[in-house]
Amino acid sequence: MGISEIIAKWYHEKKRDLPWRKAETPYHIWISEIILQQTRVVQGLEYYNRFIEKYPSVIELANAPLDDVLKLWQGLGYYTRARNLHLTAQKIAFELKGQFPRTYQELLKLKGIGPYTAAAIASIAFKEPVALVDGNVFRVLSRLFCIQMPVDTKAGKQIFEKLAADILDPVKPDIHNQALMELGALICLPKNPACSNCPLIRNCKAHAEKKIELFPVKSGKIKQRIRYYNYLFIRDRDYTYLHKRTGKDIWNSLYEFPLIESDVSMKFHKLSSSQEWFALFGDRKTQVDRYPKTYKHQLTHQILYCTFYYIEVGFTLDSSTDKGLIRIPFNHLSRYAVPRIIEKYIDNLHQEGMF
DNA sequence: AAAGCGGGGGC
DNA sequence: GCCCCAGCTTT
Repeated sequence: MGISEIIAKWYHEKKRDLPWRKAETPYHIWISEIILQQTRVVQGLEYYNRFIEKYPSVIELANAPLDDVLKLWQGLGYYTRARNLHLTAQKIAFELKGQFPRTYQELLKLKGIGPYTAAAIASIAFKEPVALVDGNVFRVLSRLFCIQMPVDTKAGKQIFEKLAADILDPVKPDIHNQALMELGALICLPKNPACSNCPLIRNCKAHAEKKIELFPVKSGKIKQRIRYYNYLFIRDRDYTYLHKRTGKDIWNSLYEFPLIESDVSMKFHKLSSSQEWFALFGDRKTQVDRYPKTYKHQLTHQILYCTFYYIEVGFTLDSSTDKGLIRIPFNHLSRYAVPRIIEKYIDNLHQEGMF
């Protein structure tokens, strides 16, 4: 038996029961693939269920306000995915009359759909014989054939794409592709792989040479950036203020409390004498009646030290629209999509009975 | 070709 | 603490 036959047989016996494997409409496949980009299945599962329930087809998604889509996405990370999902839904619903593009090349033109996702949708939903390459496939193939080329380089990706195409079963590309990924997810794990349960143990070069832990090869390390975020939870009776993030920084399109950022850790007296503080409050009286709470928030490329100040004011911030601030009652807070760290602070306030 | 983009879980 | 997860977009 060839590799493709072996993994197909294994897949039919051992595959997980996942919701997107039931209804194979391109819409369902698409939603699942976007959610699962750089995201573990267990983490994306409930998001997928909620998404399909609220937006059963591309029409409902296209007609939804972007802020609602982002709210549903809250906590999942990589929020560009949600914005592109919405954008592409509108393109399909309104420009393509609800017709999903049916080929790899056409899918690739859509926002948020790159080589992996185009191959996944084309092969799974339309049975087009294209091989997909994701993190699982990198790992399985690098071990199977002892590929020394780093997976995180241009040249490396090309090697793996060619290899994946070579072993593809063109008759059942959907089964083949999913079987290869499932093998990576369940057996050929990054650490402590379950080689004794692997159907390809006789085919695996790395296993034969006892070099499993040496693959896949990666070239680079990423460096971290440290930032200090001073968040101002402003309490004006039952109201507070939010700000919508824009630009190319993290959390684009999400909401947060008014923020004063600095490169170094900032003491309160420094903060309250800063220009940003003055721009918000002027010389008016503020009462900071809570010791600030500081959380460390770890992102892939950044470490954020977020300090939250609870500030009571006896006035309404004027020209707040000019500063990009929106004034909202407390009980509307849950309507806004916010970063996890903001959500955690709000939860904390609830637990302390602050509302 | 490299950097930037979240958050969580396993070890 | 480090690594990785059904990657894509921008520079």
